[in-house]
Amino acid sequence: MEKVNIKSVASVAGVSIASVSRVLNKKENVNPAIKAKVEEALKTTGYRRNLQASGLRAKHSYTLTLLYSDPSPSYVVDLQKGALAECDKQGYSLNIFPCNHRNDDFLERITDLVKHFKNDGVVVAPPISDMAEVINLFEENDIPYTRISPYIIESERPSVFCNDYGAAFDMTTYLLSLGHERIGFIKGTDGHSASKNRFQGYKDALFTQRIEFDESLVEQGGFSFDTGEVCARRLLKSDNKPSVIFASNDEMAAAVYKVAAQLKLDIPNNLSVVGFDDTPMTKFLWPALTTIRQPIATQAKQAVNMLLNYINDKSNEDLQISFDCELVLRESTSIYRP
Amino acid sequence: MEKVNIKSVASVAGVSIASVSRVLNKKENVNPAIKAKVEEALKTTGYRRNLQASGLRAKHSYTLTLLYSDPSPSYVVDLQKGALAECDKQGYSLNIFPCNHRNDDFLERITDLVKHFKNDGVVVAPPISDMAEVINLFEENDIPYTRISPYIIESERPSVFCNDYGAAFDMTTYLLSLGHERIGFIKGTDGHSASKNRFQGYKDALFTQRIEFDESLVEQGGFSFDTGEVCARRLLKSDNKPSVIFASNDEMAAAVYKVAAQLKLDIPNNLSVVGFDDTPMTKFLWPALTTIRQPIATQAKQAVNMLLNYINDKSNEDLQISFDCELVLRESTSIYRP
DNA sequence: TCTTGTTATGAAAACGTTTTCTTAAAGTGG
DNA sequence: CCACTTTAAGAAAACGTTTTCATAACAAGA
Repeated sequence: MEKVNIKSVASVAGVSIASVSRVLNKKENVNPAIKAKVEEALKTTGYRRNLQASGLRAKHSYTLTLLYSDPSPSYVVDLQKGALAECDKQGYSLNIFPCNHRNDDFLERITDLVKHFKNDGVVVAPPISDMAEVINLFEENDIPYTRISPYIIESERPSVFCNDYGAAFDMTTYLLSLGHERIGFIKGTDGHSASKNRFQGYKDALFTQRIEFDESLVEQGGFSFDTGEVCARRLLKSDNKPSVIFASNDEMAAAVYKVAAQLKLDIPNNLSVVGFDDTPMTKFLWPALTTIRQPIATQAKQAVNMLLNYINDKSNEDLQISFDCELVLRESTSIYRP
Repeated sequence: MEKVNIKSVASVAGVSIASVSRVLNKKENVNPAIKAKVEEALKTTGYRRNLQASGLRAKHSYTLTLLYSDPSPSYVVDLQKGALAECDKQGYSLNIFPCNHRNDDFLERITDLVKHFKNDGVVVAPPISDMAEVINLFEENDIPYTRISPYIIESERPSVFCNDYGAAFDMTTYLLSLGHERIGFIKGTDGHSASKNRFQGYKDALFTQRIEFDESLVEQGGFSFDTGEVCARRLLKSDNKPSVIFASNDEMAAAVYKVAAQLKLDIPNNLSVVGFDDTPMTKFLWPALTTIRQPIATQAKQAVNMLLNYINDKSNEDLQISFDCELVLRESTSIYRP
């Protein structure tokens, strides 16, 4: 197999190397005749640009960073899938950068990343997308970034959202439509934007249906199985027991299953349960968990797309894009039976 | 911040560019005095090599590919963690390459990968590491690779294993020590090396303890929740019901939980259950699942290490390295009560 | 017609390395 | 002590691009 570089393409096309480069990079002011010849030659030779050489000269890497703090593995995998799809499509590589935002060395690791940053931009996933210190670091060092589901929207940079609020609103409305009026709610980590939006959706749905909001039906969880277990136990042992529990994520919903089993409550006959996220685990719970699916991969794809637009300075009007979630109705809910 | 390249280092050290390069690449035949001066200069300037330029000239990418066919998300994440750790340590980047070996376009995707391969090598995770067609592609195209848990060992290339056999042996022995003699076994996907080894460990442990092997206690599963459910139902509805079920992975063990609940069998009092893999889900099952933890990250780390040794032609004697698994005893097993 | 300005094109420099080539110095054997 | 080989170091070429610079062709204005 003959090695094919710009030089060989140029000689096939009968033009200069510079002209080929101009066509490749879509510069203006290039004669249509030459352009046609070059494009023909590109095809016949099967030319593929050498990214190392191109990057070396033009000072970019054709590589993006995907920054996330390991939430659930299934979230991570979906995130990667979406980001990778868009990167592939646009001829970019993806460097994954997992870290743990609760670790002591977290900020040090981020500082390191920023200091020796070699890539063209960063996609920041939650909950890091919510951390002002991190975002400021990128800002100060002129590193292009887009965020997924950030809470602080002040920034002028593009970001993508998913409609946590609307999904929680719809789910609550669905539960009300089944006849439930005492809907327990387990909140997620305090300060996390998703927690806040999900809770607000729940409250507003109650309000819209003229059901009085009852503070005693709400517990402050932390998105983990353990915190979910504590909250579920409190809710289910109270005199004021709810007929359904809406957990802010699936992991806490799984904890509700555990407590329900211990208290001999049959799901869904004595207690309905719903979660949020549609992690793979929902299918292994029995009965299968009714929950909410976020378009994670789609969000990541869009975040990459916006980042590349930003980098390549294409016009870039819609800075914030929001995606809808989807209610996934399975077997963990039933109509209200007093 | 002054930009620092080889040229500036050379001028600080008072030597030629070529000498600096020789020191950087640990070539022999370089005067100790010069070497010292260069090393000093490298420190004071804080030089970092430009991988694009280096790679362009020396024809390598300082990037490895991690090839896997999405088993469980938690497996993938562990795999990445280990591979990334070693790559970081050695100054390499990691490109992840997820795919689905059951998809129609699988071979096409692999062929594409091979055809336009730009990286320095590939780490192949199971079950792809077992697929001769894929391995042959790498072999034919002279792409350096290492495999994790391959079944076909003929190849002279380095690979890492984990002792599935020994772990299954130990787990079975543990169950026998609890007094169980009727141990049901759900096999994994037929043809998969892990399936085979785990089953063999189970059988040999029975043999060692002089417990007769009973074919009717074995079901052929496929590593998925659904197949696990079918197998569990068959085992638990038979007249010859086992007192414990050893599932070849956690997902199938979770299915056993579901069937047990349907049949009103209390775990662990009426039925013990054990799994394999120690996925995060085990902690959400109730009671928490006794299972086996593989050192996935460690294996990936080692695989990367061996791959880089191979690429850089360092001596490389131990071609196959095996790691032990760890029994994780939780609450899903109890002593045998007739 | 002559200058001036604009434009498309090719030649050549540049990016930061590694590697080959050249040469001066040092070592070796007769 | 001379011819010859070996060695270490610097100069320069090479990797495959992009970008700057120079120039030729052409159009426009006086």
